[in-house]
Amino acid sequence: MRKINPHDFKVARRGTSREINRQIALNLIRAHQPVSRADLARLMNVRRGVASLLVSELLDEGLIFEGAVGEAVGRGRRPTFLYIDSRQRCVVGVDIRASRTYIMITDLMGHQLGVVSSFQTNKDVETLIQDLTRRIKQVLGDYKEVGACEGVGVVVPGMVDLAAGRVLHAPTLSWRDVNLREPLAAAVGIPVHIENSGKACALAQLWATRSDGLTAGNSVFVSVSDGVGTGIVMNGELLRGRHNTAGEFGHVPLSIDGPRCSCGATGCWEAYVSNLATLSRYFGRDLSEPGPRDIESSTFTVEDLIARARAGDAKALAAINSTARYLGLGLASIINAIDPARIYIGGEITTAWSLIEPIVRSALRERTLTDFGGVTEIQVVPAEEHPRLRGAVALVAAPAFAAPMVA
Amino acid sequence: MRKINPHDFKVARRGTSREINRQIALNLIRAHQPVSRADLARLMNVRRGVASLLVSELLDEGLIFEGAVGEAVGRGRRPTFLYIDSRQRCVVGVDIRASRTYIMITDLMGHQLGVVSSFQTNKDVETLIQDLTRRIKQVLGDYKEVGACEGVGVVVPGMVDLAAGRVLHAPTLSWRDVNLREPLAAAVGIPVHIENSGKACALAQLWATRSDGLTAGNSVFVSVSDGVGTGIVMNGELLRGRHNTAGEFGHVPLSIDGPRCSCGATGCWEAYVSNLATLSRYFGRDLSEPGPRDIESSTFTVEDLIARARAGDAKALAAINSTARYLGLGLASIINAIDPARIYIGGEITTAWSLIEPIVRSALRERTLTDFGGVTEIQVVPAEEHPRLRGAVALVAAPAFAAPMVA
DNA sequence: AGTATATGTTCGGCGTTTAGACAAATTCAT
DNA sequence: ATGAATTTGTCTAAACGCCGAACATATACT
Repeated sequence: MRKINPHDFKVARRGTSREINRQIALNLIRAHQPVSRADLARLMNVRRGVASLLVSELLDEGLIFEGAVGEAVGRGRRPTFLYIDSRQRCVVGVDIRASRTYIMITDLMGHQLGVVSSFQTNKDVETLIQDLTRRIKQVLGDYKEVGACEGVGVVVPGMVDLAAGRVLHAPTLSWRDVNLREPLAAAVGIPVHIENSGKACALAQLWATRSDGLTAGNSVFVSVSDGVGTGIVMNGELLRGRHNTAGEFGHVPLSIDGPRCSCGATGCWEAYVSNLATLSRYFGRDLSEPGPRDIESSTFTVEDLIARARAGDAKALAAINSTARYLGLGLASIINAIDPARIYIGGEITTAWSLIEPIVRSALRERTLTDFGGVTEIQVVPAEEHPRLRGAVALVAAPAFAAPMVA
Repeated sequence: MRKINPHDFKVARRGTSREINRQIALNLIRAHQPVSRADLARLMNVRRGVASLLVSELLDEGLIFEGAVGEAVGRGRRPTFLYIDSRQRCVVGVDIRASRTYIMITDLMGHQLGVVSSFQTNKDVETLIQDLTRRIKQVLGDYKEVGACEGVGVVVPGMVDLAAGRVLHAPTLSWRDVNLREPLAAAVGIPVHIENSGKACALAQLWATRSDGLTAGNSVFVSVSDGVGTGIVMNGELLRGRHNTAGEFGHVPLSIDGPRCSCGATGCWEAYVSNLATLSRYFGRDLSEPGPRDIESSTFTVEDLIARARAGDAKALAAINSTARYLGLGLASIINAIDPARIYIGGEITTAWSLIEPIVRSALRERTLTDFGGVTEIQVVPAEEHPRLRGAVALVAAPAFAAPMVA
């Protein structure tokens, strides 16, 4: 039950119905391909004639193509199968992180076309844009056969002003109000979309073809890494808020008297469960404070810690378990506040999921208000799936499939 | 950018465009009345002919009526003004609270028609339904001239299963899985809608005619009373979540090691800012614990406390200021998580708003991540506006104006 | 009284869904 | 092999609703 905004609405024009049905057909092909015109008509509950017309429009625009004639199940004429035309178009995804920047090239469906390449992030924006431009052009040159590039999606660990295409604040990069989209778009000559990485990850899961709309349409993505990023999807739409800064659950407190967080406040969830927090717990001191740091603690990663825990290091296990507990307590807040159908969780710590899940679950049950809150589906997204890069790609690929703005 | 759910969509039929434009016209009349057909055509950016047809359809259905001929601004034929027809239909709103239950009767626009009546809440559901039925019938008898009753809206301080019309859990009423909608509807012979009070309050603000769609469409309602209830509106739609339990920010912790909360967990925001928490702070002991309680502390209310604070009682002021600080810290979490354009806040403590606002603001700035987060608009909703009852009414009146489900 | 301007209605045009018929293609039964 | 049954995809006429323009009505200014 949505309210029509009397100051910003869209009246239905002569072509609106068609536009709606066109997008539905496109999405159904995307979700069910291979699919015939007759299948489509059945799925949409319209006459085959209508489906046929919609299909020929999509064919004309090159969004879909007719594949081989399929095998008939029973008797009767064999259907001609339709597919999303992801050939001859590609998308480049870019994931800018504090230490390294990653690049991936995919087709329009988000299927990875080559290997993920990466290079060290230069925090000077102009240099980074130069580096990026060179790399993107190189990748596009390497994969000439996949056709024209539809756009470049860039995700950053910080807040983004979508309208202006600027990064408002990215603490780990020491960026404040950085103009990123325009210069990069000008340099590569391709449209550029930028977005916060947590939001993009949530978007990628929403648009993943394997996702069922019901759960993915009401979900939260939690990424636990150097910081904690979250993206919220409700009613099939990404929650942006007034300034596109919604979803910062990482800075909701567990204890306002808790440890200092990178954001300046104290006791944020992030200050309990970030990789640095987990390592600090293991080394028994606050690694975020400036001060002497031995060689081990400066190169030692959470993955190393997990390896030690699996090898039987009790102290390592205790540090991880502690993080698991705080993870569960924070997830409980998300569940109480948002009540998602599913939570996606990514980050290094999830490689230890089999170890920590029982602890996360029990902490979660401890603080969720309802019984069904306690059993909220949690799905680990492994790093190999490159959730952030997929998010970057989704920024470019998803709009073509989105529902038209209506009413 | 919404994703079309491939398992639950609505194709555009021949009449869909009409339906969309009809609702837009209805909403524009609601928002701009008195308004002429020609005004409507200009607002919608369609030909007068189309507007005229939409209007005659709405006239036929009795949703609007033609008022007196208006005065022309310049020269030319004078317009005939159109109005939402809120005559001959009424709505009853019911607010069930732990101590008392309130009833109000309004027209379809939510304009109060008579005084708010109330009676003591009997926590036995069957008795309460009997009481309610008698009272509702009495009120409808008293206001016969306002015509047939379109429906009864009921708000309860607890979680509601919308599909089943049951109250899943209402702690202050000691209700668990109580069947409320069906029996009440059967008893009064009128459709009944039930909802959580926080959600309903948010809905009422969204649909308030004076609200501008942009801010009210991205807002959070926070009600601070015996408990803390919140309702979230995003993109002009109430956030329900998977089980209609979204929005329980009252049980997001400030400190997991904090005081025990009524929900069983510890350190919930509610445990810091509820009326009981504020009073406990004043009396210097935990009033929620069973034990000896002197006469004063059992009848003393937050309003009394505020009166003392205004009269110069330093201890009272300190207790209120403390609550103000915690209030701000919790609101900061909401802002970080949701980034609403506006926060509505109701409850007894807001009668001291002039005293506490600076403290709330400073606490809020302390924990909000962005500068614009710190200046998020906060609007006090005074008790005299009966936000919960308005919410109850909105449950019945709003659906007629909602955007049609499309795509 | 005549002209200019605004409101509200009417009518043909056109695009889109709707319903149904038809040709083409394929399998199964005879 | 042949015909019936079935499925796919196309095509046509009808209904519906937006689009554009013309027209009647009503009012004010000159």
